[in-house]
Amino acid sequence: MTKQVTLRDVAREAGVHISTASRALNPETRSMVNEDTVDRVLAMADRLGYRPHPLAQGLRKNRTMSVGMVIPDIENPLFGPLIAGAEQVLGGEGYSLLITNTDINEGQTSEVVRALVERRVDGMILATASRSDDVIVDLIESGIHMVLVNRSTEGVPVPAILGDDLTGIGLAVDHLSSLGHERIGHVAGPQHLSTGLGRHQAFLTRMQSLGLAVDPSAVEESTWYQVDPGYKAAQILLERRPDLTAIVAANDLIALGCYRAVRESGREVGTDVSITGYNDIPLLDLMQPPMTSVRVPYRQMGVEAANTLLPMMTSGSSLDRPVSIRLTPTLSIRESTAPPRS
Amino acid sequence: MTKQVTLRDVAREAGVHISTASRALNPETRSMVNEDTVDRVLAMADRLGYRPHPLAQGLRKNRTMSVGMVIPDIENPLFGPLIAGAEQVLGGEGYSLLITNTDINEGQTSEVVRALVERRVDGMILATASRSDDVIVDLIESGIHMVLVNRSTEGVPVPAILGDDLTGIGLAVDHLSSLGHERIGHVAGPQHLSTGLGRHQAFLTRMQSLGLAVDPSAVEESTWYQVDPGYKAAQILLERRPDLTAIVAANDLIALGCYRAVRESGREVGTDVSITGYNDIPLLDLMQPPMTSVRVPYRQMGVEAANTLLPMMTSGSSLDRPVSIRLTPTLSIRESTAPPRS
DNA sequence: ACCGTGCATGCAATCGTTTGTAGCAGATCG
DNA sequence: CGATCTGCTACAAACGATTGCATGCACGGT
Repeated sequence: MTKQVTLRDVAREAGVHISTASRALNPETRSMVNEDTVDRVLAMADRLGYRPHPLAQGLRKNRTMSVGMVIPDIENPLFGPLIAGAEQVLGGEGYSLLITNTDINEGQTSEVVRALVERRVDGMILATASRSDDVIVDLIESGIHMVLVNRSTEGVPVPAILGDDLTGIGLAVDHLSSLGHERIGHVAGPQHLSTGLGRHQAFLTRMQSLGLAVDPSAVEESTWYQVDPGYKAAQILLERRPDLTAIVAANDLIALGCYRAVRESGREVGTDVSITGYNDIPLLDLMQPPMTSVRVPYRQMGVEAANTLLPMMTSGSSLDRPVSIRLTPTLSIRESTAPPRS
Repeated sequence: MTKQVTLRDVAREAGVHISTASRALNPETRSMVNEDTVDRVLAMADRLGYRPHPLAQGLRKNRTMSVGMVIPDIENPLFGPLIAGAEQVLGGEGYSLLITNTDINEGQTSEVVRALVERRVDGMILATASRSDDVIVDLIESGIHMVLVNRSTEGVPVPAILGDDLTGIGLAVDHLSSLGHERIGHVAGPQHLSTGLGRHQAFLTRMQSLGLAVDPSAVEESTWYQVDPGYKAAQILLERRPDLTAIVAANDLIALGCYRAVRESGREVGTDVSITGYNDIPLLDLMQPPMTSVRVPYRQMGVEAANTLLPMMTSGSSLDRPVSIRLTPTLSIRESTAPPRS
């Protein structure tokens, strides 16, 4: 461990006072210092390989240059691009990302968040928001700068970067409708999450505007965004409504559960029953049949979240009404959707 | 932003000197302080909701309680469990994980690592090691505590937590052999990575010990651990050796590339040509056909990495010859492997 | 009465920066 | 020529904690 080069060392070697060295090094205050002196200090700092100590800096300036990111389930492939996008932007601005995973355990969120607050992160990106979320309310009171991604909470003044589920589900329903489907069902996500509810409502809305039947019996809720719960919900749905020719699933994993349920009912995905997923996670093109899915630009979502958070952390104001962004999804059409067998 | 409660406040309210409060709060030094005083301080700290300022603490104790983790490609599902495992253990000990992603760009690694070093992380977990890796050599000189995961570097005294590729590939080859396959090929991973080389050698070794032919023509290297490069390598391999009845792929994505190449050659995966993957990433059981793959306990790998790193960071010694751990894989048998069509 | 002993606490330096203020030149002006 | 200004630099006080050392006190033994 080579000895640390401190500002003191630079100042001593350059023959100036430590405070002068500090000002010379900082572009903001550099103008207060004589040019020659600046050059001397800069040269010496470079020669010694001086790096400011982030802890000392943070202590003095009351900023840690780190932001916390809370992920509900890091094993879900959806979050990779989200993290990568945020990290790219924040890293470029000198921030580090503290990533924490709550392992789906929603109760754990408050502990994890508290740990981040104690670390004095300058801001937070939350991907764990539920529609009514105490943790977020607490966080608002504590005045921490934060941005929600992917999911939102109702009635709180916090910016959120979301996918446009209305459009996304619309794309899926329109696609199925244009293929000739009329009896379309929906396996919904958890209704306590904004995505679950939003996609559900979007489904109803779009069906209605197309003049298609929207009997409540055509919708079943999956308890979680995973394959097994999706499978169980699809089983129930298919038993109740064997006449359905297509299913819009609230996410890809649920859709994969639907695949299984359809097969078990003795039918084929695509030819007998069309299925659409949501998120377009990797490898869907390699499933059998390749899955039609709504593609959400998650990497961009991470980027936008970071770009929204940055000015909040530096200007500190953030009071000018929070701006929420909805990213437009597209449809990746593959072979899990086809005209209904007439 | 409610005003910060500092040690000063606690001390003042408890009617003791700040240093006494400090000692009372710290279990290590608590014995120096009168029991009654300890109680008073603790009660007051609790009442005020005092939390030590990590930056101040870190500055003084020269520790940041943070660990850097460098991931080559965070979108690869393999790293989710790895991160989750490490975070679980480190978080429990009060450390935060700073995760950075090099986006496969190997050149970016040194910048990313330098950023972590400047942040004064207490230790690092590297998942980006190549067989000959300058970054790691530099890091050793700087005396940073670190652990390699998944991949290793040759001839450096750094602990590494790896999968046992010899056993893993052995399981795959044995399985194929026991099904009756004799003409088995290998689509290798990049040979500049320890995993690529290791699995390649393991393949040759196991084939030989089973008395099976190991002509170099039965091996083709994929330039990277992804579907497309795997597909291209498999194409070449199958064209050169159309007689192969089975392929051992160096990882799952490469194996999926093999799926495609096999199909394009007009044959069926499983029935005509058996394929094994490596890592057993999620959703493989839903591929068509479901893929036989070697399962590596990545979550445990993250846990072990953290457990190895922790004592290094606290005792600081770490000179007692680095211990490397190899985790034993298992085989998930599915339908991409079957007896050869005779 | 004196001194050593030991416990509990206070004092002050320190970690590496940043930043408000004071000081000290030389230049400018009335 | 003295007063004011300007441009640069140095001083010192923070930020919030930890920790070696000194101090104060009560107590027991002689």
